[in-house]
Amino acid sequence: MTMSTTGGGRRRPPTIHDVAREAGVSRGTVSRVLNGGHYVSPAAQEAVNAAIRKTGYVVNRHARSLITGRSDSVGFLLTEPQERFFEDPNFNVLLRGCTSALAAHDIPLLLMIAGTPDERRRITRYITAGHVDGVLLVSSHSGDPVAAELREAGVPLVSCGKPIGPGSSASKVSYVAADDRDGARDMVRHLLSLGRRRVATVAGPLDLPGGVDRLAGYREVLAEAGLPVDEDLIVSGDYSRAGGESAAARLLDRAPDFDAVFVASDLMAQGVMSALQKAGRRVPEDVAVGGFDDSPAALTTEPALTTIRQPWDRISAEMVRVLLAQIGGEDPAAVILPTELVRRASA
Amino acid sequence: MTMSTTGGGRRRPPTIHDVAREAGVSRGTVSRVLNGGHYVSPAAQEAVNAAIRKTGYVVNRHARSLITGRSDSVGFLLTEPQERFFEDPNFNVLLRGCTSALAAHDIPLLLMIAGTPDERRRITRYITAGHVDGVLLVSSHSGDPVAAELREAGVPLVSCGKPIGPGSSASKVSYVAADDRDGARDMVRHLLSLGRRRVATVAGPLDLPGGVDRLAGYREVLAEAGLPVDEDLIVSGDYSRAGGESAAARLLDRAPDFDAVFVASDLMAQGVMSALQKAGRRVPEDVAVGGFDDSPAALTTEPALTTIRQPWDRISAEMVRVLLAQIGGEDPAAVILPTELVRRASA
DNA sequence: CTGAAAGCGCTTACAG
DNA sequence: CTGAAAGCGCTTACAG
Repeated sequence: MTMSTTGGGRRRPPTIHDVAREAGVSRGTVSRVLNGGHYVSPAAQEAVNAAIRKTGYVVNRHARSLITGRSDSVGFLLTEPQERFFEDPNFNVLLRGCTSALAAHDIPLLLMIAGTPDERRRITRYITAGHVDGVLLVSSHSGDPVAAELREAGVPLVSCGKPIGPGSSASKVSYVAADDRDGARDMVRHLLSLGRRRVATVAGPLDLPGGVDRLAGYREVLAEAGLPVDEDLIVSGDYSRAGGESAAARLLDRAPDFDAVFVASDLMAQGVMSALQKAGRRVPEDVAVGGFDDSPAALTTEPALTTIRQPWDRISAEMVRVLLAQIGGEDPAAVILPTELVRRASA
Repeated sequence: MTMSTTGGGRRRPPTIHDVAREAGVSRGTVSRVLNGGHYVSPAAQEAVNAAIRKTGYVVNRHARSLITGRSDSVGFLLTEPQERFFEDPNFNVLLRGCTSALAAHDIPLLLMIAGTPDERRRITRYITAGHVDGVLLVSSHSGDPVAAELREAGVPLVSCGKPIGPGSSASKVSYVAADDRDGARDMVRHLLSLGRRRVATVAGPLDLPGGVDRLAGYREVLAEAGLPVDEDLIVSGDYSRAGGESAAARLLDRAPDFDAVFVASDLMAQGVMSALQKAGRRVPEDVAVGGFDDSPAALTTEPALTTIRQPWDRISAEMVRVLLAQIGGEDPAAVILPTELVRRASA
């Protein structure tokens, strides 16, 4: 029976002292039970647990943190200038995945959004002041100053996606990423298997690993198939729907005869399909379209989008695992996870 | 000049004691400066501020919280059984808005997701244990048990959207909501102004205020226009895209001659348009479609969706304002914000 | 206006 | 295995 507050008032919550008295032991013993039960006799153990149940005791984390110097919470940091991430459904999945992976450890997630330089300053200060034990970083920018500062301050950090910026020379950084290059290869092979021979691509931003690696995969498969790489078939966009739309326009202009296109994100693929359809091209009859992400957006296109699934569940789970390990003293680690081709109607 | 850590190690951060010594005052005086500077001479004030700058001091919140009993953080609680909210772009906007409104007060937001009964239990305990000073609640369920428990425990709470469940009898609850009924009226009037006379509606879930009120607005305008309300023209869905699709199918079946439809959410409107188009109906020529939300989804439909904008920025800002006021001791408050018709191509 | 002192609730060596 | 004690970094009456 927990000691619930009756009515609307808040009663002073029980402390370790109340538990100790109830159990007939010292506060030190209660604390030992709370922290793993080492060096505690079974009898004391038992008495304390009973007292905890009876009093409804729950540890005051502020007091604990004050002494341990740890916050027992983790930050989820977004360093995006725009609402890019809020436009991108992948973000949701990732956030949800991290939240529940942490919940399994009873660790709350602090969401931090550092969009402006001002916010970045405040949040960096906040983090380095020790308010979180580590940071899950979601940032698309190669030369993210926040990441560098945190790393330098020794804050445990794991980023989503391979960081590519320079300067990361000596300092090893943890990250978890999908196998972008391999996913791209799968998609382009699939398009070729459909009999398409003029396969275009809308790459992502080329200062991002996803942009670079997915394009590399595209080139590789064309080469392996003995097909020439026509640079007119290669454009790039900013991962947004609008970016996809204008990329498609450029493609239509430069190489109107393409019969398939591998688009480096589902959101851009949405834009591409819309542009193609406006231009009178049928998908997939005239142009097969393949995306990347398997985000919810892939189901809202007409026809539904064939795409490469990024294993977001595993990505978030691994990010949390690696971060907690690092907080526990382990060295940084990089994890690459496989992707999967999801066939739907667009290709 | 802040005392940044050099290399990768973490130096023991300066405490109030270091500042006091540096400034040549007592720790009490430093604390007073930190907490508003009341009863502090200008000279001392000055010395302390200089010492803070010099040492790079930043308050240890754990210590402060231990004594004040406040956490100086706020929870953003989602009690959704499914990933409903993650499918719904409105959620993003709301979350972002609340985060930045709180950031202006230097208050971190703790994101809490209570999807399962198990999670709900843990999180309720977590909150009532005082880890956050108040809660921004985003829950669609009328009889949400979490909300009831928190209210009973006296936790400051403001929900997004008008709560409708029973039992809230005596206890006044804070909430911030858009004017659903008025928004619905605007949309239906707009559809009528287009010359449409067989106006259908896809309402939201009828155990939610948005479901009920938007439907009420629809009925009202029909009545005011002297048009009969044909119950065959009224169906309802669960706010999801799939729900919209099947609702449209029902409508097509029951009243194939409708020439306009007011859909209670953009996501459902997406589904409705897709179903209509599959059935060979042109939008807006054959059927004018109006949504509700003005979510990002409204821009991804083809043609773009005419909809009712919910003022999410203001909603989140008001939620934060009301919550902080309540934490500060003020009484609960309800805030209703106006909506706006956004004309695009679908109606 | 200011300092000395008590105390918030916990953990952790330190002696037994 | 266990208790007494010190101390984490702060705030807040309490006397001046």
